[in-house]
Amino acid sequence: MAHGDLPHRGVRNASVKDVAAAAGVSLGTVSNVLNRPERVSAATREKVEKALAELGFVRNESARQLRAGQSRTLGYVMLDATNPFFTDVASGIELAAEEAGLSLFLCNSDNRPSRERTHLDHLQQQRVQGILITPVDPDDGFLDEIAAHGTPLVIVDRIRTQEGFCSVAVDDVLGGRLAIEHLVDRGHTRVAFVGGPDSLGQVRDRLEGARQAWAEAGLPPDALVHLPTTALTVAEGRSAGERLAGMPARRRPTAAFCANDITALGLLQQSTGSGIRVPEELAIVGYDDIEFAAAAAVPLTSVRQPRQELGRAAAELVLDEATNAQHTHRQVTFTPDLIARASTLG
Amino acid sequence: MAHGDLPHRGVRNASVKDVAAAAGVSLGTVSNVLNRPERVSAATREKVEKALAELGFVRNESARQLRAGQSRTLGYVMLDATNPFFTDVASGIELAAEEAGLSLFLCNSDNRPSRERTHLDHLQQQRVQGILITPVDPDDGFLDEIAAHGTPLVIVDRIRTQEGFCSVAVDDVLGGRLAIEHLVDRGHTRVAFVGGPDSLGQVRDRLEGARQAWAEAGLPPDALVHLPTTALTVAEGRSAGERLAGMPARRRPTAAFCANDITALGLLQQSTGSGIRVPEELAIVGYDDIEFAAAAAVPLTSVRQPRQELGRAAAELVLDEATNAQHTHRQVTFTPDLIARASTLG
DNA sequence: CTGACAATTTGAAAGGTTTCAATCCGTGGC
DNA sequence: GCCACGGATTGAAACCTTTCAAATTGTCAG
Repeated sequence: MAHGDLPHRGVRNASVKDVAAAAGVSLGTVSNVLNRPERVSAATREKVEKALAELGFVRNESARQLRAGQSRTLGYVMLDATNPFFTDVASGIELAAEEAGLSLFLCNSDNRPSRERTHLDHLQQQRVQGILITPVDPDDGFLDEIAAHGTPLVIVDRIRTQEGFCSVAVDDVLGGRLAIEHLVDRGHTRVAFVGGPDSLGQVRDRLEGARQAWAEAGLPPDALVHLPTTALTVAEGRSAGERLAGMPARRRPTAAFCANDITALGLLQQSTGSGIRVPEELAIVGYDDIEFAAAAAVPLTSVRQPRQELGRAAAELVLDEATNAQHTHRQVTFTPDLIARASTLG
Repeated sequence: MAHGDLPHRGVRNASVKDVAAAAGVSLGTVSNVLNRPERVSAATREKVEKALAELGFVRNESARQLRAGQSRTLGYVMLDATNPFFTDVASGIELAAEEAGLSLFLCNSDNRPSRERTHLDHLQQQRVQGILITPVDPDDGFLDEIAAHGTPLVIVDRIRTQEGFCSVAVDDVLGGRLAIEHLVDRGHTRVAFVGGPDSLGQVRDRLEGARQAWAEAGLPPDALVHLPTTALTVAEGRSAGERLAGMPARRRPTAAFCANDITALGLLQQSTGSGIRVPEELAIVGYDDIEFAAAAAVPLTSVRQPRQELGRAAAELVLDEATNAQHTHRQVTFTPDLIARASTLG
């Protein structure tokens, strides 16, 4: 670099000191204008404001934070920024943060533990007021380390086997029940559950709820068929569709409950493609109620989770932990809803 | 609050000073262990590292930044965090940032100028190394104010009428051409362009490209029908579908080019619902190649934009502006691709 | 005009890190 | 035994804001 090796930037930002000099007052007065203008006489305030504007003063947040000992931000480490579920959760968090006068640092772990860890380190170094996280592994001991440092931490959309944190989640068992109750109500007596792997707590819970509702309806257990998938993707939904289409029509389930919408869309695509009419020959229920569920060729019945509310509740918990000495950890559970559409309504 | 009105937090974090005391060295040495370990003798380093671990030392990023005068972050203000296009762009930015050892502050303006402004203020106060933004209004003078302060700023996926910034965008005129060339190649001579409002530069450019290709194919201008929409939504796609279905079959276009995939999905849904076969009676081309384009009932032909590359290029530009004294503003344009699928391949 | 009091303004201190000139220590050469 | 040298370590200064006790100014009653 031609002119020394400092990075090239615009002119140095004006500091309170510069403003004070320009306005002919002490730096304490400038700070007062900034933070408690009512303490400053009108004439002085005007002078200072003029200087502020002329120099284009911009507060230095680092110095502020350093002095305050705390930042004015929350951090949310999301599992997958490209998944609409998490972006909606994030927008709920953001609303709550905004109301509390805080800003939100969004991070994306992209399902990678190493990235998650890096982000958590950064957030701690930033001295954020609180951390919200949908962890890759909710039982990772690293989360305890953070808590041990005194940073409030709330787990979002996951449950931890041992306590020690606040968490918010949606009742997946109930969601599974809702789906099956809906199908049973509509007269189905042979139903497939499409989803996997079992290592996902969400899948296990939804299936568990499905089985409960199935049993309560007095239907034989083996008439609720589990079609396992290796992931919750469109491709896996299609593959489940092939398996279904391959069954003799007499034994084929008349309805499928998919562990999420993406899988359901794959199943729908494959089924209609191979000439199975939806919902006449195969009713389909999805899960998540993503935006495209309603835009599918046959609009998809789906279990909706209150995503924004989830985020908002999580933010409120983390703020309570940050500011309330009597805070106690809580596990907040939300209730999902079933949105009935054409894919189950003949 | 029962015990004074300071917010309740865990124990104060250990500082370099505390670590120095615990290790029996000076604070300068601790800093050396942290930043230039090769300068410290092995024995001392070990002592210090032990103290570091025992006290659970976590760097205070504010103090670091204050001293350094710059933070180690980039900020991206996205227009709509729930739109997969922007989250993919963000992930490209993040990759480049990670490589440069920076972290990324994601903000969501949610299409609201006031939120955009708040976020920009915050980023400036944080003294981020650079700002990337997909602005609500690319010609807003507020962007110039930021630049005047010396903060590098790059405009993403938008073009500014006057220069003064780097920007990255995808060539929408070319995208429009690709779509129409594809349809013309497949023999269509009556085509609808579905999209609006005209105030969106993207829509204008895509239509412009479509017209160019149409003219070059020697087809009569009025055989390329513009079906305007008030927004690029599923509902507007459906409504365009109704208008199409209402036309007498003889005069009805045999293909539609939609300004984005969401609109195309609405059109697809409406058309198949009203008995128009896709692609036999109506071929459809979308734009953006969102994840669900391939999962539609009839997999959708779409124009794909290199989203991650867009983000990466933007990040590289902003870093160049931040570190390179010889930096000159550049407008980088990417080339889209057409992905042909069943919705145009009879 | 003086004293008292309120309103306003001041300036130093603190917060944690990094840097860098200065100091310290040990080793090797003579 | 002394000096010079290099490597290791030290400690003060700087970054910028906020706070708060202290100082200053202005006002008013007496």
